[in-house]
Amino acid sequence: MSVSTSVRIARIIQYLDAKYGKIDWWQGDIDEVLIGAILTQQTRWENVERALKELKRQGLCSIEAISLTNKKSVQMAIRSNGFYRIKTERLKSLASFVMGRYGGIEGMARESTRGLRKNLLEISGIGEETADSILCYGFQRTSFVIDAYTERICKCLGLNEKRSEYKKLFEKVLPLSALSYQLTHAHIVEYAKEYCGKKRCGECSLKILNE
DNA sequence: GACCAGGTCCTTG
DNA sequence: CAAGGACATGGT
Repeated sequence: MSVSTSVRIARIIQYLDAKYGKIDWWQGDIDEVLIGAILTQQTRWENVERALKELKRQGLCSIEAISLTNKKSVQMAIRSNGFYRIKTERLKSLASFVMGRYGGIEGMARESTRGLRKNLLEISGIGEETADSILCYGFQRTSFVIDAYTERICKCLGLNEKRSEYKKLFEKVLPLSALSYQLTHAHIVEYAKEYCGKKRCGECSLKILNE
């Protein structure tokens, strides 16, 4: 006899919070978070940092600068990130959206969470995870980020839902605060990187939370 | 050299 | 809807 899905989710959250607590994760100004949200797609964080560093060095680490700079320059700056051509397209799309629709990030920050999410998802190259990362880590909104790691960990626990369902479950269980959403997602990533690699799934100690 | 990484889009069945 | 390929560099 196993417990309900919500209770399992709550136990994961509690277990990880006890293990990691208030870790520093994805700090940085809002421009950096928006740019990083695209750079981190299917890419190791070390590669993201390389590209961010180079963008900063060239004074290109802002939405406004990206919108004003030619593609070739952006491509060269983020080359070490990987997927540099398609990600340049995505960065340019995001930047022209922010500048064109809101006149900049400050204007964007006045938009409702619903409106922002809907608009972000209409930008080519921005899917659910990237949109939620921008909302949660960039704009401090309560939109929980579900990524491949979250899915993997939940699967380890015998859950088998779609990402949209996990999002609802975590949002139901967590307190309504951007900080707790940020921390929990960060905890999941840290845990999964350490214990739930593709070859190690199945040894997950979180299984004890199923009883 | 093989395999993988904090996704998303496009094409097929 | 589910599955598979493309996009690319850098670390193990």
